Amino acid sequence: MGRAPCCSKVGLHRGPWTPREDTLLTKYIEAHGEGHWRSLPKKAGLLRCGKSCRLRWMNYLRPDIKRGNITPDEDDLIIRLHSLLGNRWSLIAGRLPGRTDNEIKNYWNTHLSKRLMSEGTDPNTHQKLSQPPAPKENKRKKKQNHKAKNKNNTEDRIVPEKPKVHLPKPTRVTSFVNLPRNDSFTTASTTVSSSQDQVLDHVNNIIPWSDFKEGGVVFSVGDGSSSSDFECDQSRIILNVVAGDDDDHNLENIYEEYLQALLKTTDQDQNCQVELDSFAESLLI
DNA sequence: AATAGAGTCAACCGCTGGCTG
DNA sequence: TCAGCCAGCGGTTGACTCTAT
Repeated sequence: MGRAPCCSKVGLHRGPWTPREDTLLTKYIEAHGEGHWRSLPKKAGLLRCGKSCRLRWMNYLRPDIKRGNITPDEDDLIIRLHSLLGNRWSLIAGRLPGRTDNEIKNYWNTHLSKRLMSEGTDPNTHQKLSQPPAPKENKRKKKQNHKAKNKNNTEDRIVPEKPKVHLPKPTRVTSFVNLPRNDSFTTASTTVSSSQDQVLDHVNNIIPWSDFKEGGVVFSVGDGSSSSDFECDQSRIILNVVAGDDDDHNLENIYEEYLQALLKTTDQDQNCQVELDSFAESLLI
């Protein structure tokens, strides 16, 4: 069993934040900076748990948070990033200045996944659905399904096929070498972690080294007329995949470079997009 | 105008992984 | 090496608002 909820202490406030609490939290962080969430509430004079304070600050009070509707550009970017990163909302949010992971997660669940479904695309895999989306249900029927969400009705509940994505975070390639806690990766780990040679073989198989220029190590994508180049370093990737621990940020840099290249591409660069995607997947696997 | 279903989103929960002693 | 602590993440919940009947 997990540890007791951090907010279970008697006397701590829960639920919506009051303006007074917001002010206290904001003033404290402005004076002392973020961090030390555990001790922050006491010092700030708040009857909240640290977790709650952190969440409130990160998702609502932070001064750099962008208010207002998500623009079509952001919309498009979220979809593209989701196709690459899956449900790693914090990573996606990191590419959208001023947007929070919670906001993007909510937006995805309430808008984008439905939109993709209606366009005949599986929001989980981003593949075209073989069958067109079912016609809109009668509202009365919908209501019954919605009600089935209620805990009391879990017996009758029709659980939609929603495969869970348990990919390791892109910067944590150590999953190849060190067994992850996540059970869903047991298979992958046992197949590639038995020796570093095997890992190396695996890397050589998934990364198209022939596309890297000798020395200059420029990974070229596209058809020449509309290609995007981004620099990469075979040895750095190998090092990170094999050794794993200290230099994770190098891979992060590589990944960052990849994303920059991705963001530069336009919708006309379909070939380019496909190659970028496959490269990203190879880094993520 | 009343009611109930549907949609939205802030907040909570439980888990993971990094860090430290 | 291990256990405990902590921050951060993604999934889920539920209160509130909107909309259709």
